[in-house]
Amino acid sequence: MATIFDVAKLAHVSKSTVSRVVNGDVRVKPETRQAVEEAIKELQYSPSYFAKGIRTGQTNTIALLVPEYSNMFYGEMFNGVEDTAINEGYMVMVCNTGNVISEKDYIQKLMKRKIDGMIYNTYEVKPGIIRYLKQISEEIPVVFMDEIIGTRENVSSVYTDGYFSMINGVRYLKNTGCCKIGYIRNEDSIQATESRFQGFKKGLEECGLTFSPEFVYQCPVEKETNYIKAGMRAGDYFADMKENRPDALMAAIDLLAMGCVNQLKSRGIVIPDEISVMGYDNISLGELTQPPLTTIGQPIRKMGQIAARMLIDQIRTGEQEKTKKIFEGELVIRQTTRPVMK
Amino acid sequence: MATIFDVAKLAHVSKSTVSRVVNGDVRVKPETRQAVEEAIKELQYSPSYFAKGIRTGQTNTIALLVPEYSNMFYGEMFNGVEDTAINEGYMVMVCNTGNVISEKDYIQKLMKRKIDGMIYNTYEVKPGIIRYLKQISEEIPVVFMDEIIGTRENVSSVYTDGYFSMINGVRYLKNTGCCKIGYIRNEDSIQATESRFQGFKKGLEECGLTFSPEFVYQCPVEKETNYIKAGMRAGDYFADMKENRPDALMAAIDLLAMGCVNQLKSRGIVIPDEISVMGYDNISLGELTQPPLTTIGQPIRKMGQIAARMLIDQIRTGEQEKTKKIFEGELVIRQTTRPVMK
DNA sequence: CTGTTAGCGCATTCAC
DNA sequence: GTGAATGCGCTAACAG
Repeated sequence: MATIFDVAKLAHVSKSTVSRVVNGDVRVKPETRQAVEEAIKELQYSPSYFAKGIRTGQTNTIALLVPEYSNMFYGEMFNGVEDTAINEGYMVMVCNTGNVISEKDYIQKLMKRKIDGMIYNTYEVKPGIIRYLKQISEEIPVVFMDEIIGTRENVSSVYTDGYFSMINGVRYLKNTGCCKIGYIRNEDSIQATESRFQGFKKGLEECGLTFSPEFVYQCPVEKETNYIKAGMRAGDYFADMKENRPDALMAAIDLLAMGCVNQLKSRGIVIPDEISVMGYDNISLGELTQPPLTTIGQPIRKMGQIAARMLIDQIRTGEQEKTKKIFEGELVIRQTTRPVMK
Repeated sequence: MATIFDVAKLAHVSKSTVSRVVNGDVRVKPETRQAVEEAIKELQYSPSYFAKGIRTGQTNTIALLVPEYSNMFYGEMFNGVEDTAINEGYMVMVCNTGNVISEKDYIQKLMKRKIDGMIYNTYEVKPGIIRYLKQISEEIPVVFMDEIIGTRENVSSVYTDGYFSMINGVRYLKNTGCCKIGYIRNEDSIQATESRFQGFKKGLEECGLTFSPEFVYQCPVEKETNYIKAGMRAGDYFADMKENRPDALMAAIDLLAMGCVNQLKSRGIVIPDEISVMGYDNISLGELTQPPLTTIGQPIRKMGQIAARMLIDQIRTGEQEKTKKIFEGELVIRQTTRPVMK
């Protein structure tokens, strides 16, 4: 591997000049620059990653921390992050927290590796970790992709507003003629989806519909939740209600909706004619179910792009100012809901 | 950040001794070692990632190259890779090839960053890239997770044997009493699933069943294939055969099987009583269809773990010898096939 | 505009 | 067993 010295020798200049050329310093005579560039090309020189790092302290690496990676949602998020990272000369280290090692241990490893910044996601907002992360963010920029943290804390964040998105969803169902709307609520321990439930209630209110507690199916807390199955149980719950049942259901997440649709169908209930169902998240599986699932989607790839953009900007400028970017869920209308009435 | 020098000063030893302690050199007097360790703890010293790298040339980072990351298959694969990587002190850089930049460009970036090894996946086997990767593997270990490359080339690889897996599948169908087994074959351009078809034919032979070309539905090449729809067309093809039709079908991939099941059902054919259907891949959607799909799955997380294990072993030992680890598909028996006959 | 010099933090001889 | 010295490849301050 050629070093800066080899290039200098070949171009008959000093190391400093080579360094200047490589780093785009203006104060280099065009002829000299060209000579150096030729030498670089000839020797296929590329600056040593380590030597550069030891001087600049930068790795041009960012980390994406996610919980439970076997989930297409995070795959798409990664794609978004990578989109902008690559274009800006960064690479991304994916970190599945809570799997083999704890979040804190992972973050410590990352800090030792001198990553330049971090995008943080979580399922469960733990105060200890938030405190730790805020402390970390004194050292390197951190962007939070989490509605709860983004709402509560003074941190840079990117998220979709579950509250308003749900209100829109309710409004849509109302427009399709539904007026007895039920809800499949996530486990109590998952706070991330709580704002959706609040939005649901607010939506009913705004539409002049009444909220009935018995129209809410609450998923029990489980060790390892199978959301599909949980959704199926919800389906049974509502199917058992016979004629007093809702004419539409909203679910905290798509998988719950999908399990529910499945079970309602096998109980002989026609979707969407008898019951409309709307999910939340727009996982790609939703297009493939029968009927394809109407849902509220987060523009997750775009969110990943923006998060990376924010992060890299902060890395480059050293700006400490916290910024937030809040998205709205997009209604993805497929066939588990009826057409809008005239 | 404390440096090795600070530790040396506090422990009243030289930098060399600290270095020895940190790197587990035996030739250190126990008392000295303890003093150093205390100093390290007190100063929260951790060796500089860069300085260490500049001397050792190692980053303790591996890369996982995948095509199209928004796919749970690769998410699970990542989890497997990460499982062992983290335990061995490595971190993993995820690289979505063919998205923003080409495979070759990505690999070049990775080489500049001095990653210690690489796990390579692809959809499409391009000779140019294979050649390039074999050249790369002279410099750093590369493990291929691809059946075609693994079979054809002298490289380290981890993959599931589609050929034998299919033979097992045929055998299973035979045991459930099926003897006229048809096949839904993938587009001609997708080589990755070709070994499955070959295995299918071999399986028939081994079971003493006859292979009839008219029992093979061949998907036409399309610009953007909708596999569900393609499977539905296959369903029509077989339904049209009336009483001469197969009593079982195997499909190159789950989506084809699912589309087919769907269409057969709507043509009034009872699954699995009249026709059994078996998929391949075990995508999670398979549990959700009606009836849930019997299929052959790849133990993808375990494959990821093994691939990382092989890679890290090669990094550590410097062993150039190529090793292969071939898995067999796991029969996931659900309800599109009949029970085994006594 | 360009060259000289001095470290960055560490591992690794080579002495002792 | 331990310490002093050297250099990995680079950037940045300084001098010209």
